[in-house]
Formats: sequence, C-alpha cells, structure tokens
Amino acid sequence: MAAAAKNAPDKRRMILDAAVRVFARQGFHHCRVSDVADEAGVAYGLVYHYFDSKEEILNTLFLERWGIMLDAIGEIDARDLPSRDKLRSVAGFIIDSYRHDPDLMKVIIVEVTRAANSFGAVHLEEIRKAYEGIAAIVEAAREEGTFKSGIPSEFGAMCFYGAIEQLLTGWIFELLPRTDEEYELAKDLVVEAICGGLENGVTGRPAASG
Amino acid sequence: MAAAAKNAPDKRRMILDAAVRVFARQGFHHCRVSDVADEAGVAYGLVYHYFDSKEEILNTLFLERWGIMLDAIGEIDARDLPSRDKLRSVAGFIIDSYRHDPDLMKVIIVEVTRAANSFGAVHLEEIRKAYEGIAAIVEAAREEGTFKSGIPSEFGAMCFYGAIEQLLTGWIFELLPRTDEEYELAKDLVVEAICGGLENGVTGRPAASG
DNA sequence: CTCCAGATTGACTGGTCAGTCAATCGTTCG
DNA sequence: CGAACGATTGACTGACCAGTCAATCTGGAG
Repeated sequence: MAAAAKNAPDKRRMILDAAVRVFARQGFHHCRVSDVADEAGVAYGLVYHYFDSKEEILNTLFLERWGIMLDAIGEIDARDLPSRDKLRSVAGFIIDSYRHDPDLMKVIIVEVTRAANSFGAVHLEEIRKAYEGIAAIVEAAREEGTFKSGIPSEFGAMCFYGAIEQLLTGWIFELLPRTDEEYELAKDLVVEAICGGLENGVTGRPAASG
Repeated sequence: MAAAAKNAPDKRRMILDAAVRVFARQGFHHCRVSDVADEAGVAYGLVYHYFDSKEEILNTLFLERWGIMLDAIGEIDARDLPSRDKLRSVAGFIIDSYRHDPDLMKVIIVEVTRAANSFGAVHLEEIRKAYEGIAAIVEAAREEGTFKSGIPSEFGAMCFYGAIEQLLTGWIFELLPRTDEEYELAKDLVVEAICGGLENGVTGRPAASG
C-alpha cells in the first residue's frame, strides 16, 4: 500500500542499508543474519520475508550498484569527448562512488569482485561487462591513433581498471590517506599515470624500445 | 630423524600443498578441514598436530610465498638497472609466480590480499611492504628524472601493482587467455602500459593528427 | 465490528564443522 | 624385550548459525 510505504520507511531498504554497514564492518562471512537484523532494527525473521537468503542480500547490493556503474560507463562512452577525458570520467565516477558510499564499494570489491570462488563466479558476466565497457573506450582511441596499437584494448582496460581498484583498496585498507583532496587528485593522477605513463615523456624518446 | 623424513615425505608439507589445492578449488570459507586432510591423504587429526587452526594453514602459505616475493623485490631494486627494467623484473617475477603455481597465487590474492576484513587486516603490514618496495624503485626513477615528478611514487606503485594483480585476476577468473605466450607478452605489455602509458608518444608520430 | 492479507516477530530446529582427545602405531634406544 | 615418545588416527563434542514457522500485529475493506 502507498500509505504503508509512506509510514514505515521501506523496511526492505533499511535491511539492505544495514547489511552494507555490517558486511563492511565484519565481512560477509564473519557476520550473522541476526547482526544485519539488529543493525536494521528489525526482527530476525523479517530479513527472510524480503530475501531468500543471506547471499541474496549481497547479490542485490552488488547488482544494484554495478548496474549503475555499467550504465554510467556506457553513457560516458557515448559522449563526444577525447578518449582520455572519457577515461577520466570513468575514473571520476568510480572514485566518487567510493567517496559517496565507501562501505558499499568496500563490500562490492572485497566480497564480490575478488571473490573468485563464491560470488565472483556468479557475477563473472557482470564484471566482464565493466571491463568491456572500458575496453571499448580504449579501442576507439586505438583506432583513431591516439592510443598505442601495440597494447590490446582489453589489456589496457585491465590495467586501467586494476589501477583504480587498487586505489580503492588502498583507501579501504587505510594505506592511502582518505581526504577529499586525495580523492580529487587521484582522479587526475590515475589517468595521467595510465594514459600518459609514469615516465617523463619529454621528447623524441623511443616510445617502445625494441 | 633423517630416515623418517626420507621415508615419509614430510606430512606437514603435504598438508600445506593439499591446502593450496583445496583452498583454490573451493575457497577457504567453503571447504572443511577434513577436505584438506583427505586431499593430503592424511587423518583429520594430523592437521591439528602440525597447525593450531585452519587459519594458521592459510597464514603459513601466505607468509612463505609473500616473503619470497618481498626478497625478490628488494634484490631487484638493489641491481644496477634502469628503473623500467627493474619494474619489468618485478612484473616478471610476479607473473612467473602465478605461472609456476597458479593455485597458490589464487589463494593469496583471493583469500588474503583482498580480504580486508579477515586475513588482509592481519597481514596488512606485509602487504604494505610490497607496495613500499615497488615505490622505492619508482622513487629512484623520479629522483633521477626518468619518471614524472608529478606522480607520487606510492601512487605510481599502486597503479603498477594494481595492474599486475588485475591481470592475475583475469587469469584466475579465466577472463584472459592462459597460455605461456600470453604470460610472456603480459610482462612486457604491463611495463609498457604503466611506464610508457597507453597513449601514443606525442612527438613526431604520424597517425596522431588533430 | 469482522475479516483478510500482508508485515512483523522471535523461538526453535537441523545440519555443519572446527577443534579435542584418548587410543594406536612405529621407531629408536637401553 | 619393552619403555618412551613422537606421529598418526578418527570418533566425538560443543558451538554456532542459516533458515523455518506458527503466532501476532496492523490497517484497510466490507
């Protein structure tokens, strides 16, 4: 009912939001469903009214957020922008996602993206789509000649995405400073590092030795 | 006894090796200690004769291998080589580690390196040392002027390591082809991508018009 | 007021599994 | 031989927890 939905602020949503906090704090495997229920201020059984299992909660969280990211990547690719700026937008989107909801991104990266044995396997196809979206941007740049043809676009995409995910991991682990300035700076630096390279590209230097 | 060690091929080692296979196949959380014992062809209780807990097995595996990698990075840094070649050696070492024992690297990456909540937290200091080792190489290159001063060395190290780990992840997930040629090619490409950048050299290169 | 349906509750169950332990085996040495 | 000791065995236990379910609540409709 509309009224019901208005009065009781969507319990389903509250459970999802609570799950993000609990999963981020304790890890998916190290928390109980009752922890999620408690965090949401809801009875244990209600969790199972809205979700079939503990895993379904995680799947829902992942798919919700990942879908948004895939849409964003597709939309960015469709813009009329230089390739570097597209990649800058992608980096900006992902870093802003972390900035906006670090717990959620932590859960997605730690519990799904890298969990090759459990959830990673289930969502492999979704994860692959992200790589492909980035690879499409790189491929266009190769075809127009701004990016090196010697580096396959899927390979370049992996490097780019890997660098970003490593940054997020650094923030998650508190190995990198977590300030707004750092986040902003990182957006530019990661693009400069991957597109421009770490080396000083002064002039006339052989781009690829050998 | 020497004789005993000769006759019975070190059961402790057999348990560790079996654990690598089981953890890689089923994941640390999704396997039982009895799976490890069975895989090793050993009685359940013997596992607890050699290890205090299931976790200690994983810790042992991680520390063994990670220590070797840290030593390798330190040794490479000490060599008299151009920075790019040092990074190429580091990439080569890590990729060869995967090539030589993919199960072990899978376990380390999936169960430790990215597991911020459980083992990752425990081994944070060890993990940080790897970043620092790579950062030292980057920093030297910055000081001698071959690498951009605008990109902090820790940042560059994160990008470099992140790109490599993403490649391993691609192989682990079977998102990238797993052949000897790919492994060899990847060593060069990852260095070219991160040091040289994805973009075509800005100088007198033909194709890059407009 | 009654009835219904969906929301909500939390005690309970069934299965799983890490870790224990007492018993047995094999070897060495006196 | 037999004592001594570490290696090895595997049945057992105690705790934990995901998921179930019958009971209760709530609010709208008749």
